[in-house]
Amino acid sequence: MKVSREQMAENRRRILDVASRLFRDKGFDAVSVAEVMKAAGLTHGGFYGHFSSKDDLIAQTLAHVLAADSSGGGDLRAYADAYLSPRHRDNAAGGCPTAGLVADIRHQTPAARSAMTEGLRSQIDRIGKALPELDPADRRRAAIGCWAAMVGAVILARAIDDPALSDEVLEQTRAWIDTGISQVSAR
Amino acid sequence: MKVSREQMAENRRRILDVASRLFRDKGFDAVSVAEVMKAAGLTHGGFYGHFSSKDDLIAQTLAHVLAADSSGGGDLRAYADAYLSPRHRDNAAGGCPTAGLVADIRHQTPAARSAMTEGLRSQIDRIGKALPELDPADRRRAAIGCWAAMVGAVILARAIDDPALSDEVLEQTRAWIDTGISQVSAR
DNA sequence: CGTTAAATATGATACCCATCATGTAAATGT
DNA sequence: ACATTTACATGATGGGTATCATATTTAACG
Repeated sequence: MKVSREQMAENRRRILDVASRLFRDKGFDAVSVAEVMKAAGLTHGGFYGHFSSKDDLIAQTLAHVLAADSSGGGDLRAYADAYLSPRHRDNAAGGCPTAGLVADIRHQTPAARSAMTEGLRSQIDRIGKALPELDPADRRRAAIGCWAAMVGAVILARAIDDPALSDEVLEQTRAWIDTGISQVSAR
Repeated sequence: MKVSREQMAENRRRILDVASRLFRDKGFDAVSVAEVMKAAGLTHGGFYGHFSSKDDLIAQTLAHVLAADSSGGGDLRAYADAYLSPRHRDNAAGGCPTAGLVADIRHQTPAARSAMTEGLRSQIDRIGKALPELDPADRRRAAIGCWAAMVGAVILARAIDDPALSDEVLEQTRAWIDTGISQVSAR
């Protein structure tokens, strides 16, 4: 049955939201089109009215979720604390899309890679802006280094099945970043 | 046709080697059992004589490739240079199994997670041993922080479709690690 | 209000893949 | 040498999934 314009727009938004959670939780491959539609409260049939293919859904979901993510702009230490928390590690579905999805991007279409690239570009810029006390070269280096360590640590922590080691990876990475920033600032 | 004991052992080794390359290159899901067997010069039929399932192959491949990997033991700076090189970024199939496969581990069986955890444990220890000038607490922190940043940077660099930004992520992470280690050492 | 167009539902279709069943030939042990 | 075992090949089978075809309902527009 046909629905109103706004209803359709809302359906589309819900599909993207739901897809973003499912993809972060289970990975692109493990989520079927029908599963996404069902989670959005629809059936699989309407899917191709919204998207031209599953690859298209993936690319649009990435653009959607990365555009919505504006985290990391304020206090870098507080951001790193939350990012490197067990809570974030255990909440992939609702957590950072980069941590959940970057590694898979290399097997996706050019459109998906492009969306991720733009997301990373602005995230690095945002982190840089959170380090105003550094001169530009140090700032850029610290932003990229911190971000690589944060993303890497969450990915590692999620892979490790020993809770103690997993917690330690998060905690030590947080400490490592902390000393790294402090020392460059104090130089 | 039956083959000799040694021939069978060699076949098994070849399957694991080939699977490890294919998995690193394309991801676990994108590689079929038949594809692995074909790449090993066999047909799909013999597969279940060697492994009880594809999940079993994945777990055994991880144990195989992580046990074989003893990199990072010597000079940490040289190791980071090679690790964070465009060459390594562009050679996922032959590169570090952690960088290529960790992120997928969280969707795999307990056996696979366990194999990866042990691999990470010894890798962190190896990197720690490459930092003898630090006291134990600093050493542990630096080993984990460096490793998270290295793995994270390669994963990010492989996702980014802009060569300039991708190179920059590698290069700046290298510099960030470098200053991090130097400053802790000089303290 | 009636006509039309569009959004979604229901129901194929076709393909890929993990796994299994059976055949075959060669290695192993006596 | 012979019997037996066994590693691998060939050829199903079954389930899952992306995508398409058609039907249905109702919003949109005159």
